[in-house]
Amino acid sequence: MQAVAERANVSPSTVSLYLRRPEAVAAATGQAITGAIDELGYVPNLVAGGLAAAASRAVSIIVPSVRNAFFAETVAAMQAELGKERLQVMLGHSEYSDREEESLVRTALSWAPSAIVLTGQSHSAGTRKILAAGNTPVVEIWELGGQSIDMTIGFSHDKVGRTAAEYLVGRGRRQLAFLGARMQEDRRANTRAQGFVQEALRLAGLHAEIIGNPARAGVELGALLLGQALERVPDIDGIACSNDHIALGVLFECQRRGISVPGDIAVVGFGDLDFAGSCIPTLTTIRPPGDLIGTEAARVIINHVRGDRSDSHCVIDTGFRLVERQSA
Amino acid sequence: MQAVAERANVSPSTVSLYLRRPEAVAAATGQAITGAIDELGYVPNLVAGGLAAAASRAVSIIVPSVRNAFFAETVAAMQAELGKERLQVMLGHSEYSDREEESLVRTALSWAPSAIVLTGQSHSAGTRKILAAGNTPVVEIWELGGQSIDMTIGFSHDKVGRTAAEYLVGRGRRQLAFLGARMQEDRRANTRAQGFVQEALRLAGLHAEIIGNPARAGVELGALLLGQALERVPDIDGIACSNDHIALGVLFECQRRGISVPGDIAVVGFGDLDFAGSCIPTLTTIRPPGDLIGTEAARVIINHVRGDRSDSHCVIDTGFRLVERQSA
DNA sequence: TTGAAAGCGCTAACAC
DNA sequence: GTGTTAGCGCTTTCAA
Repeated sequence: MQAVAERANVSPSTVSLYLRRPEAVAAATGQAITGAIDELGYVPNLVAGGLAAAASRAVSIIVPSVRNAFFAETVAAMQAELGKERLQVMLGHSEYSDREEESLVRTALSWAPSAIVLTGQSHSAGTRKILAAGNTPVVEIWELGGQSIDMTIGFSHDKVGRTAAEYLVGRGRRQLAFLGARMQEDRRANTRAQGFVQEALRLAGLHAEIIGNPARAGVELGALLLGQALERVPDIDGIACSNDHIALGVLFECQRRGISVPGDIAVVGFGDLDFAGSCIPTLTTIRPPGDLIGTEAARVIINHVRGDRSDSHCVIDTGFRLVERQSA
Repeated sequence: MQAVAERANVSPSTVSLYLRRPEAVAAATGQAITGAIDELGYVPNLVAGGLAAAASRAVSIIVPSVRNAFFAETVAAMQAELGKERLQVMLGHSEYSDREEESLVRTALSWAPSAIVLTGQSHSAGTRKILAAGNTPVVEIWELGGQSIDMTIGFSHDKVGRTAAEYLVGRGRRQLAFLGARMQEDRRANTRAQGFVQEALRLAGLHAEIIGNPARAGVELGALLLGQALERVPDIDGIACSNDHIALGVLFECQRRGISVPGDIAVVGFGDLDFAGSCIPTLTTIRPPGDLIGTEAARVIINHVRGDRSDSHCVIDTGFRLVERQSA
């Protein structure tokens, strides 16, 4: 920056000012600086900038895993938006562990990020404490209805479960089950299951079974869970799944066993993943707005970085959408 | 750090030393420092550390998109390994654009990262130039056989294509096609297609068709491409796909059209994605070692950070594996 | 509209 | 094994 300043016949602080607020510098001066930057191939050092400014242009995003298509979508959307503002995405994977999340938050804070993004609203006491101690803006995504730390963007998983129940009950289904994976760790899947059960009871006095498995959500698991469901609820006619992978496994297993979908059993998924529109039968599912969550999170962060604090403690309900197809 | 030092009755530089190389400090001194850190809730400032050390503990990873399950797997594996060494993952998405990649590399360099990870070996001249100008270690992943910048970890996509062709030809298939998406942008898919065509010709003098589409790889596209394949090669009996999503779409469309797999058409995928083992029929596919690529990349980076330069300019062939199942 | 000056919190020679 | 010292490359008052 010193070299650029000399070449442009200005002081380093003017170069710095120009880089951050070009409109505050005279047009001619700006031209000279731009020229010098190009000639020298100057690359600003954001680490030094972050130190001097006491806040780096980094945004720390902590998700359970980017292997999960939901979070991959959100992370990709956020990166695209934040990148436009030259904000760097720093990524961490909690692997559904509150302890790991706490450790990642601690590390994240070491980077003096412009914001920290966390998945869900359930965190360790330690996480809440260190976050409360500082004043880094926090955005919680993909969940709503719990105790917010700061800003919150997501939807109600309870409502998702209730919507699935309402839909199946409304189509005359009476023997219901909810199939899920990792229900201990994945609080959101658990909330969907509870909403499903409660709504089935409330609407029609039905008792819906929850059939869970600690394994990772996958197509294979869906097939396995269907088998268990058939044992526990022999005349089952309606199934909601904690995600589309499981639902796809159910569809395959039904095909293998000669069970008609939706004739014998109606199946509702969650996710609206890639294959949902083209599998056999096509999958009725609930679509969470993963990209919208990402762009909204980026928006409130960018506003905050610009000094606009109006989104502070906001709660944004992005909603979700039931996509009707053949399976239910 | 100053406060910690005072509380532990040592100098700040001893605290710094202890934090970076605990074994270089006397045990008793270390205890005192640990105690002071806990009492004060000290969180080191990695931005300041990065500035002073002229290299931050950040690793910049640039992939086409983390929405793609292949890269998600690699990114997740790398993050897990790098995290153990307190190295931060910074993420960027090139969206298969060399220009975007160049811009991301430029920004990455602003962070003085410990290493930069790029996907593939095809980059813009500008990218190569700015990377050559600095001395940040570069790891290219997911591709082999091209011109390396520095370290390279991946496998031969040409061989993947040849393996698929050899397998199909070996099973007596004679009317072949390769179905792919985004073949202009995705050089690696393109290389697989070329390898497929050349090997079919070399082994049995067969002319294999390449059927491409600029759309994003997806299940729906697979169904569409099968339709085109049937028009272009009416008596087609062997299909290789640029990834498993497309292969799944082919399986569904075959089922809809009453085409038997593998009876009428044998199908080979690429990816060994989640559903490959449980779809109907189960999918014969080629499994790229996404996680191994990630852990190996992390390993060479960690070695470099520790001062071990022995991996410099290494080329690691991770290979791949053909997984035989029902579809071929 | 521009510049001078004082750090930001740490690291890494080097001396002790 | 520990401390002294001199920055790392910027940002940000504040004054001109």
